[in-house]
This record gives sequence, C-alpha cells and structure tokens, in this order.
Amino acid sequence: MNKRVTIADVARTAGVSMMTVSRVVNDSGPVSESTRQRVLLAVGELGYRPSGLARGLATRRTATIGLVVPDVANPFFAGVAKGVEQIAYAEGYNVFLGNTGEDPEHELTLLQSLEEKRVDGLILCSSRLPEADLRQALQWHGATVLVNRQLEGFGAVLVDDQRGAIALVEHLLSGGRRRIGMLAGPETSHSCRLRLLGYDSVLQEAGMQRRQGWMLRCAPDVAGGRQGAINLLQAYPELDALLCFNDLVAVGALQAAAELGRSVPDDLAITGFDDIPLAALMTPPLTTCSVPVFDLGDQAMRLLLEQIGGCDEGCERIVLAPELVIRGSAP
Amino acid sequence: MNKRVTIADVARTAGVSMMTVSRVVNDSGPVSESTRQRVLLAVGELGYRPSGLARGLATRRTATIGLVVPDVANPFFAGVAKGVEQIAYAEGYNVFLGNTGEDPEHELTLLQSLEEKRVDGLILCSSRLPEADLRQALQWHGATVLVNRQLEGFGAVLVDDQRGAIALVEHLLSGGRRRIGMLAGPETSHSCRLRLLGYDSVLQEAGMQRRQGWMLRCAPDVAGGRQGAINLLQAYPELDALLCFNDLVAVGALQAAAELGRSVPDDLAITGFDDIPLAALMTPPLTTCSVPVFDLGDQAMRLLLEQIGGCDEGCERIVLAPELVIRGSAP
DNA sequence: TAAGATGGTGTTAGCGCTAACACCGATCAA
DNA sequence: TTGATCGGTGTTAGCGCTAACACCATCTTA
Repeated sequence: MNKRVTIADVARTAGVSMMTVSRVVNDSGPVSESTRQRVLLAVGELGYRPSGLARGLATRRTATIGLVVPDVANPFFAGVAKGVEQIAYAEGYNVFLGNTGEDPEHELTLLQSLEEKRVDGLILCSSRLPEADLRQALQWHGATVLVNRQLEGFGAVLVDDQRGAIALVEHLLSGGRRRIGMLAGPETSHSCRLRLLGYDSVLQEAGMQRRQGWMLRCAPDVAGGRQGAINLLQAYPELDALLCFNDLVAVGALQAAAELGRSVPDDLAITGFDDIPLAALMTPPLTTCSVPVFDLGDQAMRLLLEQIGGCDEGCERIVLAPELVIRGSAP
Repeated sequence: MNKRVTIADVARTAGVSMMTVSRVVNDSGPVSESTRQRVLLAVGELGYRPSGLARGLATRRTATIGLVVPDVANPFFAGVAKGVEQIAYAEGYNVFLGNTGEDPEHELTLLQSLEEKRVDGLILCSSRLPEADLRQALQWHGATVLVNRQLEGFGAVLVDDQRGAIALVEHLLSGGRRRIGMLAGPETSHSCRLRLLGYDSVLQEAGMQRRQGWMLRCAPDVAGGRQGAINLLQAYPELDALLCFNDLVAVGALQAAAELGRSVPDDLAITGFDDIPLAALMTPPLTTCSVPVFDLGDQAMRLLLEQIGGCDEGCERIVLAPELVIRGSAP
C-alpha cells in the first residue's frame, strides 16, 4: 500500500493545474476536450480516487445520508432501507446504514458518530430514545426525517397505527373473540403507543374494558414474542386472541401456542402487524396489517431531499394507511 | 442551522490554543486538570462536535470500516453483520453497511465510494463480481477481508460448503431419495460453486450421475426459489428431492410444492442451507445445514483488525464447519 | 550547580480538495 | 475602434483538524 495518489500527482502527470483536474473529475466548469482526455488518461494510469474526506471538508457536502434502524434483521426495516436506497442512489447519495440493536445507548453513539461524519441528512427509524434525549441528539443535525415516530418540528413519515390496530381488533371481535390479550412492544416505541391506543379504544367502545394484565410487553422479535406469549397464556389461559405488536412477535406467539398445545386459530387467534414476507409463509399464515414499507423509505428520502434542497418544506408529516390482511391465524 | 462550531471557537471560549482542545477531546497528551475542565465546559456550552472529515484528513484514519453484503434482508447477512458490529464497536470502529441488492454493478460503485470515504478496512461478503473485476476493485483498498469467497492474496473467512452439501446429499440418499434436483444460486457465488461440487461428487461416488437439467439456477431469495421450483418440478416431475442453494430458496420451494400439490416430505424432500431462524419455523421445518453466521462476522472482523494493525498476519484463510440439521422437510 | 527529565502549553505546517476570483486571448455587437 | 462577453486555465486562500516540534517552567539526579 504505497502512498495514495492525490490530485497533485494527476496534475503533474497531465501537465495541468490541480484545478483543471478537479474540473474534469467533477465535471464542473469548462475544459477543452484535449486537456480533458489528457487528464482522464492520467487518472486512469495512476489509479486516482478523489478523497471524499478532503472534498467534504472543502465543499461542506458529503453526498451521504445516515439511516438508523433498531434491527437490520427485521424485514420491516430491510424494506424501508430498500425504499430509501433506491431514491438515494438515483440522486447520487450514499446510504450509511446503522444498526442500534434496539439499544438506546447505542442509538445515541450512532447518531453522534453520524454527526461527526457530517452526513448531509439523517433518516431515523422507530427511535427508541425518550423525547428529551432524542431532541437533544438531533439538535445539531442538519436535515432529519423520522420514520415511525414524531417529534414537533421534524419531518416524519408515519403509519396510521391506531387505525390499523382498530381494524385488527374489530376483525377479532367480529370473529367472536371476546378475551383479547395484547403482546406489546417497547414502551418507547411510538407505533406501539398508538396501537395500544387503538386496541383500548375499540374495547372501550364495545363496552368491554381491557382486563388488567392482559397486556404484556416483550422484545419486538421472535424470541421475545415466544417468551411473552408463554408468560401471558400461562397467566391467563382464558384468552382467545392475541394482538401482537408486530409479525415477528406473532411468529413467536405461534410457536408458543404450539408448545402449549393451543390450536390456532380454533382455540386462539393470533394477529401480527407489518405484513413482512414471512407472515404469509407461516402455518397458519398470519392475519396482519400490511404496511407499505417500501413507500415509507421512499417518502422519507423524498422528504429529506426537500430539506437538503433547503426549500424548507420537508418538515411535513406524511401518514400512510395500513391495510388489514386476513389470513388463517385469525380468519 | 448556524455555522458549525469548530475547534477554534472552543479554543477561544476556553482561552487556550486549539492544540490543547484537541488534546482534551482526544485524550492525547498531558493537560492539567483545571484547563481540561475549562475546555470541557466550553465544549458542552457550544455543543462542539469534532469533524470526522477534518480529523480523518489529518490523521489518515477514519475509525470506520465498510461492510458490503448482497442483501440486508437475508437473515444470513444480518447475522454476519451482528458479528462484525460487535467486535467493531468494542474496538471503537464504526461500521458502514452497504447493500448491493445482488447487483454486481452496484457492488462496484459501492466499493468505489467506500474507497473515497477512506474507510480503514473492508469486509466484503459473498461478492458477486467476476474474479478480474473483484481484484481490480480491491487493488487500491487497504485492509480487506472476504467472507464466503476467496481470492489469492486476501484474507478470507469461509464455510466448508462442499462438506455441507455432501452431508445433505448423503442424508437424502440414506433416506431413500434417488432423483435429487438442485436449485442453485448465482453463478458468481463462490459458495454455490462449492455446494454444486459437493452435490456432484456424492452422486458420482454413488454411481448415479446427475441428470442433465436437474440443476437450475435461481435468484437466492424466496421469490426466486418459488419460481425456480415451479419450473424445475414441472419439467421433471419425477424428482423426489430438492437440494436448495439456501434457506430462502428452500422456503420458496416449499411454497411451490404446496401450490403444485406435492406433499413434503412424503412426496418430495426439500433441504436448505444456512439455518436462518426462519428455517425452524416453517411447516414442515427445514432440514438444512447450519452455518455459524455470527462467528463468520466475528472472525472476519478479527482478521481485519490484524491487517489494520499491520502485523501482516491477517491474510490467512479461516474455514468454519457447517452442521447438518435434520428436520421435517427431509427426515 | 549543571545537565537532564518531565508536565504543560503553543506554533507551524500540512492532510487533499475546491470556491472564488483573476487572467488571457478570441470573438462579438454597436 | 471600443468595450463586453466567453471559453479555458491558473492562483490564492481556506475547509477543520492534528503531527511534530519548540518552548518554558518545574523538578530530579549526581
């Protein structure tokens, strides 16, 4: 690994000034065809690769955005990431994908290091930070868009979680279920709060307040769902339906039900949320609420681009509608 | 968004030189306790965040490594990523996760942009690039470790794919299957080549050459597996087993089998590879070959650290053993 | 007491790049 | 003719940070 080739080396080789090389490389400003060729030749010969660090320092742009998610292994976020990337790459931006592992502390350090990298923008999915910490962490960032979370003054792309939960619970009620438990997600999850709200409101309206204890929180993944369902079903065997925070949790619940000898859907109905690809593949396939994940990412990136563009219009709030998907786990 | 706070602002506020601020912020060199406090106060007051760009330019280190995978949504790579991240964060490195979407061209531009970002190291998983392109793309990179792919002169962490495939095929044979088809992955996949080799070698030894056409390539995901299986099974209904490139393909095949009215495992055995979490959750659960994904990432990062450390010992090749996992889809 | 070591601080000179302007000859309109 | 305009090129001055050294008090040690 010899010393890196710099723009000065190229300039010397091609017999022009550094500025001219810069013009050729970035296609900015006029350069005669013959010098352009000479420069490109030198670039190829030497294997010159401009330093993004130096360029970023000089231009105050890095052509990079940060995308922070709680769990890359969750297909939900993988979908969002695809949406973001598609637009980003088309616009010449790189995407720096960061994984917090559902850990707020890690989320904080990640946000900090993205700030030090001087990313041009930030998309933050389902932040698990308390509001005060979140606001503090974002105050020095430039363009920022939140996904699945809102915060006064920031652009956001959201799902109408409450409506989704309402649809699911109403569906369960119409299927004759009366003792509906809920496996909720993290307390700091904005989506979870809204889904709980929806759940409660339907029960209230039907004149059947939620029984104390029928709601249990668990980690928003398969293992968490399994353990949560076991705990919940052993404590309250009378439950005839489980409204799960998301599909992964529902998959865990499905597993737990099998282990406990409860048959789904006859004996116990189970619903998820998100409609990840896996949902349709389970036995029985999951009744869930489909969320347009790709659009979430896509819209978030568009909003971010507006903010970066500076037209100050990127702070709106976009709400996407989820859609009830009825399958075998709760027909 | 006011002008950014720089080290000079902090120095002025604290009444010291920039160098002293730098010493405090990086904890390098001696500083008296009283000035340290004064500087930290100023840092907090102004909300100073050092510029990684400027620092990287000055130190020639970015404390960042690049991790390139073909598909973040594949739990296999999510597992590898977790392994990499754990070690990386412990050692103070950030991980820049890049997704090629199985597209070689995108892979090239990604590698290029990582080079421009001057990452300190690169972990490249299951590269889909032809050998010549790959070598060319890596020649200017510093420390590099490959996962699931080998290339003369580069450190690599591999799975003994051939042995894994052999174990699977022998298991199928011992279960009485005689007409074993294969749903293979991309031609450029190193793992795929080895698994094919294993498959052929067992058949050869058993004196039963693979029938022309019993091998079909498909995209290495659920949709690809489903379509591939439909094509293969319609062309060769006599097949009594399907050796799938990976678990996602096997899941697709499972779907296809159901659609075509073939019962698994009675009528048709199906095997996967990787043992992603989903594999155990299918109905029937997948017989597969378990790969220690977390270790793959973990070892790759260790190797990379050795290379970065410069002890020149990071170019070994580490081969991890897969393990046959027998479940319902091929008992 | 002179010669060194040590802790604490500042100065200088880049790292590799580009914004902004300056310059020069050629072309063009009035 | 004069001045304006424009394509093509170079010069200067940073962007924000740190390596390397210089400096000056103290404090050792023989």
